[in-house]
Amino acid sequence: MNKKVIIRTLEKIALYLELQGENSFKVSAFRKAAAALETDERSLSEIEDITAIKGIGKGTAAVIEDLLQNGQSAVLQELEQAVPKGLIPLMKVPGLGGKKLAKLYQELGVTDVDSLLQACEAGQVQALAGFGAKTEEKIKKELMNLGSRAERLPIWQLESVVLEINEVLAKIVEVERFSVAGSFRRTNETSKDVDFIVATTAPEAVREAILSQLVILEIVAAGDTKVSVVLDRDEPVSVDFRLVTLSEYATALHHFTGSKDHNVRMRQLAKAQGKKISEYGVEQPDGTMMTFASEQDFFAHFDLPFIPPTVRESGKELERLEELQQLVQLDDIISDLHLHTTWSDGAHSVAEMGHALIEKGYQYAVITDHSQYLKVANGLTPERLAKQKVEIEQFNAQQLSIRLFRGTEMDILPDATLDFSDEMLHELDFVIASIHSSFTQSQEKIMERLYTAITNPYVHMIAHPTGRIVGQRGGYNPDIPQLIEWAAEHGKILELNANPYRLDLCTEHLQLAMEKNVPIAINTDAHAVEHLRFMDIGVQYAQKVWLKKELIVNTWTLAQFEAWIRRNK
DNA sequence: GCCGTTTTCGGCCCGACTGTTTTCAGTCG
Repeated sequence: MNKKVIIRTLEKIALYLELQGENSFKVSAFRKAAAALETDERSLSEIEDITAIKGIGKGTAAVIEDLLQNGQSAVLQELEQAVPKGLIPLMKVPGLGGKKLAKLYQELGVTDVDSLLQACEAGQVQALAGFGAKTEEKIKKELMNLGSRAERLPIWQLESVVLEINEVLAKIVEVERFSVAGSFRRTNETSKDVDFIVATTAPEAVREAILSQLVILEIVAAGDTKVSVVLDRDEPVSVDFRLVTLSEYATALHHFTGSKDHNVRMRQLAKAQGKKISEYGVEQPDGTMMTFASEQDFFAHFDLPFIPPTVRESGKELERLEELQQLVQLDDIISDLHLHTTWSDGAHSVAEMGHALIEKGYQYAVITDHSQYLKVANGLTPERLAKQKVEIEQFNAQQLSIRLFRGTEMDILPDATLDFSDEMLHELDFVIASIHSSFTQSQEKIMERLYTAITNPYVHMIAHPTGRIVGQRGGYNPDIPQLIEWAAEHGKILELNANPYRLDLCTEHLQLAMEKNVPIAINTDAHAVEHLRFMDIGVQYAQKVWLKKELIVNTWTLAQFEAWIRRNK
């Protein structure tokens, strides 16, 4: 029995119970049990006494036992009998929750979208106690929209939204401080909406400025403390602004950064000390409200170190405090190993890229333009690669604060051969191999290509190993556990491509790589100097799996890196 | 349904908002 099946089953039971209008604490008990199982690192067979896990008691353990014994859950089957499947998608309709749906089902026989729409049109909904004309109208409107709007937007789409709003807010004089919050601040791959916390003493002026300066499709709410809009972009984006005073700023930022589970943990901690956390501050046992100058101070009030947003997830992070010091920070990064210039499809010259890297404070980097196969990207022939050598050497001779290495991002060809000969590769300091073509080949063929690359003695790293685009395309579906095995065996680096389009390897795969001690390079794959900013996203993404600093190649000293790339020469 | 270094019963994170009410339930983040 797969652990994930058990987790999924517990979550399904919670959903069905909710649809029956069950006691919300009972519902969340099943969700908590699922979450407890998920955050427990051990596999099923390693867990001796399942009820010893906090959050799993008699009832949920019985469900798990049932699943282990019979491969299915009688509890879930019963619920599936009792509750129509068609009600599940209705949980997504804004304004409808378990209680209301239970009532609609029991009193009007609503079982799916169509029957709910009919009930609305017949005016039956507004006749129910607790419902009214406005509710009925709203449900009707939302049912029409159902499915037309993307549920979650990928980080790369939201990044440009956040940058744009940052610019707008920075120019409003009444704004004292502001920051993005929510799951975007936690560097999640996708988010449902974007949250901003804004400190001001003039909420009306800020509200008006925001409403007039953004391109808005719909104003959802515009009060004194909350402005909620939908931006008019290719994909409509929901944005919430929370307007608070400067003294409330730190706790509001913490509150709206979440995650929900992290907040729950923090509040439990506060409660045990007789205190109460809200977005407005921390209420002390004597009833006075305490506020903080920064999130740092807020955590310190509870004797906690600063917990970065990226790891504020399950609440378990509060039990890993000693590991926080080992968490990689942007300052630890002193190199970028995957960069493009005008020699192939980049926007800036070697010198321009070099100066931008110096500006970043890096000590070394590798110029890795595309190889000849990639004609659309103006890939380099051996002749042009030789010419580029001169330019890189010139730069190094003039700029002593950084060392640029000569590299390539070489294509792994569809026939499982490499784009450059071994003699060519031997010439270079650093060789990246990657796949840019024939994504639809069988997994067997894809793995054959990757095997050729990873067993080549001159290849140092595999870039964006899956070829995925976040929220858009799955990539070429390699067997990643196998690839990680090979990387460990042949001493190769795997990439965490920091470009928000890619974030490849993903967190799940990074976790596997870390367990096998495979070195990871966080690279921006910059095609222009502005893209160097993606290092920030890459580092934060790595934090999400608590990726060990010593495994991250770009934290190695120049001497360490040089020794490593030359070890086979 | 789960839990207990004040508890085996009575809580379970907190507050805003909305629409329904006439003091509050349900939903949401």
